[in-house]
Amino acid sequence: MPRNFDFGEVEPRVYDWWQENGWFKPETAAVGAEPYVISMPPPNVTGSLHIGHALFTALEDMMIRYERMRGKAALWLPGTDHAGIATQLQVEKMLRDQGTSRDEVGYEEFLHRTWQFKEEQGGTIIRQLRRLGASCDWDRERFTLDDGLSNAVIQAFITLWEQGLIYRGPRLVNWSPGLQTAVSDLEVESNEEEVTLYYFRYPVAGGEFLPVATTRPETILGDTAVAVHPDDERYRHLIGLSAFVPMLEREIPIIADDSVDMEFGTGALKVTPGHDFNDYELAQKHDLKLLNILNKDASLNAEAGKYAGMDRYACRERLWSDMEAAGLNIKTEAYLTRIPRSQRGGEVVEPMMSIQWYVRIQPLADKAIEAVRAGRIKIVPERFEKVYFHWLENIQDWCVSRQLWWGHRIPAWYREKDGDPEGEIYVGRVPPTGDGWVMEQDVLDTWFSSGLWPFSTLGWPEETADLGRYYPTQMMETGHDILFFWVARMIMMGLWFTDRPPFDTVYLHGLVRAEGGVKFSKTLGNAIDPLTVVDKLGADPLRFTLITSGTPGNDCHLDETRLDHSFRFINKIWQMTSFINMNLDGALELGLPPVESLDLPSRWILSRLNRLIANVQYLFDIYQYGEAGNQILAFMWDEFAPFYLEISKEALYQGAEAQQSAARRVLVHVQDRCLRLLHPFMPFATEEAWRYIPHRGEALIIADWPQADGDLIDDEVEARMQTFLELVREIRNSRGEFKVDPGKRIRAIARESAAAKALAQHDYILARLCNVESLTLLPAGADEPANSASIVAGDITLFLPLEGMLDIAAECERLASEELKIAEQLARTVKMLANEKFVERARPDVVQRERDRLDDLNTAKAQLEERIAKLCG
RNA sequence: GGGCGUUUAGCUCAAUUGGCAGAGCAUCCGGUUUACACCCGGAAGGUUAUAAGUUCGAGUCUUAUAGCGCCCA
Repeated sequence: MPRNFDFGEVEPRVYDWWQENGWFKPETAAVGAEPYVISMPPPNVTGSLHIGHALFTALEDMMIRYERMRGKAALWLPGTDHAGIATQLQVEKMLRDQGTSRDEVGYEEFLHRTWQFKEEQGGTIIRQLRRLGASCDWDRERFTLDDGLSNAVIQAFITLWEQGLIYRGPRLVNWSPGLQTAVSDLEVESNEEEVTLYYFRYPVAGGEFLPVATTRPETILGDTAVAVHPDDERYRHLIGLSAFVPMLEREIPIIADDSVDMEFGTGALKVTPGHDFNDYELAQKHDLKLLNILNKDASLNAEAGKYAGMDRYACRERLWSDMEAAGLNIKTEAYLTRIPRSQRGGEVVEPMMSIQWYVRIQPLADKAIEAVRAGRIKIVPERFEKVYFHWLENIQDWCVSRQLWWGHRIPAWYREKDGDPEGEIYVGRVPPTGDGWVMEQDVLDTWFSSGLWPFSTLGWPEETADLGRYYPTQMMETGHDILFFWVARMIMMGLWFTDRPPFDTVYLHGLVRAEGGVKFSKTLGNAIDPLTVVDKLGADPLRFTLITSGTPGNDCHLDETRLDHSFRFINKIWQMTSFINMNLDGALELGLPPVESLDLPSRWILSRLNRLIANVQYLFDIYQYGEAGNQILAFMWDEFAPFYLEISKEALYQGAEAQQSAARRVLVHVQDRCLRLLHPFMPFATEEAWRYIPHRGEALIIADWPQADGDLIDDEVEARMQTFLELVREIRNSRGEFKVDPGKRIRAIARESAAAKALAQHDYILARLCNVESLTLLPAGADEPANSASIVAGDITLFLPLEGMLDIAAECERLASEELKIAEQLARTVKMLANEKFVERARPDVVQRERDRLDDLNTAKAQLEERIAKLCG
């Protein structure tokens, strides 16, 4: 066995070995095994791995490996997303760098190049996921634009159309001038920004002026009314009169509406139905004219008169100065308001009229609400259900068309009718017969195809064997930031098209942030690149750290020192395995010897182990994976290694053959169970280590998940061992305080008692753990040894003859502080037990624990007092 | 404006139905003991944001306040 774990050598070798043996495939489970399926949230096909991908990979691979070990037919179905806008932007940038553009190369050539780009880049993220150890069934890998999934998208669209749930029409949409496409509400982020609020006078027929305020003066050119509150004394007399659009002199009505906020600005509202969502509604209510003043690139169009052709911001300045010259301006002031920006480009989005395709979403949303409400789908953590309901209950129709070239082209055709080139619309798989049909250019929102992901990847709409066996899936693990974008839409579409929830559990993780809660960003230079970590430390430490750094649903602040700690934990596991491995001797009988034949430390470690297994099982059941990982680490590093491994050396090096064999079997058993428990967290190191300890079965990845054996959990054994270990700690303390050379062996003398006799039978514990060479019993009534430090733990008193090393004054000081500590604990316990209500109402085991503690403390106190009396006068 | 989360050691985070507040890193002291210096042994560090309440008992449950973060309008 190599001296150190060489992850660089092991990881690729083990990964290939797993895959070659087909263990990533659900078919590896027994025939008829219960399926457990996770559809991977498909990363952008041309993207590359960031820390968020690493988190979902760590979590999902852990879930899959755990269920695989539990004998389920575990399928983790991988794939990638064509990510319409993001990919198109990348290719457009590439074209720009080559001195050309999308429009210049044309539609066909652009698609050709994008596919080429996808072929070149597409493998990157998949290779990166593999480096993390992802045990996906790569034979089932899918891509949202592959033939099968494209077929599913067309099927879904046509079905919705036939059901009357898709309509096309002119609506106000969020228009991204840079991308020149519509985007949905979800793709717009509004954050508070400081802008200018412009106050000016609206000329009114008859020579009066109506003061109005706006943050976007250029939209004045598109005003089709001015509104005031009907009860507003200031303006009531103007209602019904005409106003004139500044610089254009276009005549518009002054209307009354009680939705106008009298307190805001001047209390009068300019109404621009073509470029504002609120105004649009107001216009519909009052039957106002709607005017579009913008081109697709957000420059002003012919409606803007002399401002036509200007950029929106240039126009804003020019118009304002022209108005200034015309004496219409009042003032400007700084103002904090929310500015809608495109989630992609970051540019300001303009509400604009355009013809788009929509999904009438309410019927789908109703089903999605019901499924979660009825518990057919469970969301973890539960609090996200509220967010989910709130969004679905206030849902808007979904704008699904995008003016992009990269994506699923909407299966619709137009033909001229009555002079309208789009007078006739046909939706179907193939163009309708007859001449003159032109196919729709727009593509579908990428989320439309991802909404079908859990079933389209399994073959839907075909009734494939996979669809029958693996759908519905069990777990949807993803970030809470895409609850609406993706999760809700999958639920809606899954229920609608398959009549079943697409998964039964949604597990939402938080965002990974840098130290101090700052967002990772390239510009800040604080991004932790998962691949750099993998190169430096291996995949296992990254995985373990990500999983144990946070709790479900909450953001986790990744701390690099924890990565180092996880790395060292793996070394620790390796060294423990190495120790066990080098102490094996020929053929070892697997399994545990009868528990009655085992010594106290062995029974103790088995009790602790089984308690751990039970705890880990409980924690997995409630999705507390991080805590589970931490508990396994604590058991191995703080109990198994420093105590049991050390103690076992007695049996291994000094024991008779039967004792040696028993110790080996216990060591192998405990290590085996720990490796199994840890496998889902750190698959590489555990798999490789497992090879070096005796085991049954081909590989750890397909070994059985441990079950707790309640018969091995023994409170009495644990309590006795705990007292002994407390003595160990106290002896170590004393040695430190009296500066006893760590290598020096010392003697110990115990005052005779039942407990002391038991300790004497296990004197090797003290020998191994604190270098005590001999333990003798002091008969009742005999004098205490002179020049001794004394130690009290539970009902045992020990004397350590430290000839020449003991400083009586220092020892008395130590004893006094010990006494004080015990007195404090005693006071607390006495007080609790004196409280009748406590004794009456607290759980019996809690009361009993306090009573036991009281006994122990009283014994300890008496022994300490006696000791102080003798030594310190 | 509405909703949610969060506030615990210097820093990053735990604490499973309410039952003696714990880790890692950093700090200090001591160690090459034959699995491991990628290690071992020890120490110090806390009014669990604040204020009330429920309870025999509150980091945990309730209410209010404050800071921070996110989501929705």
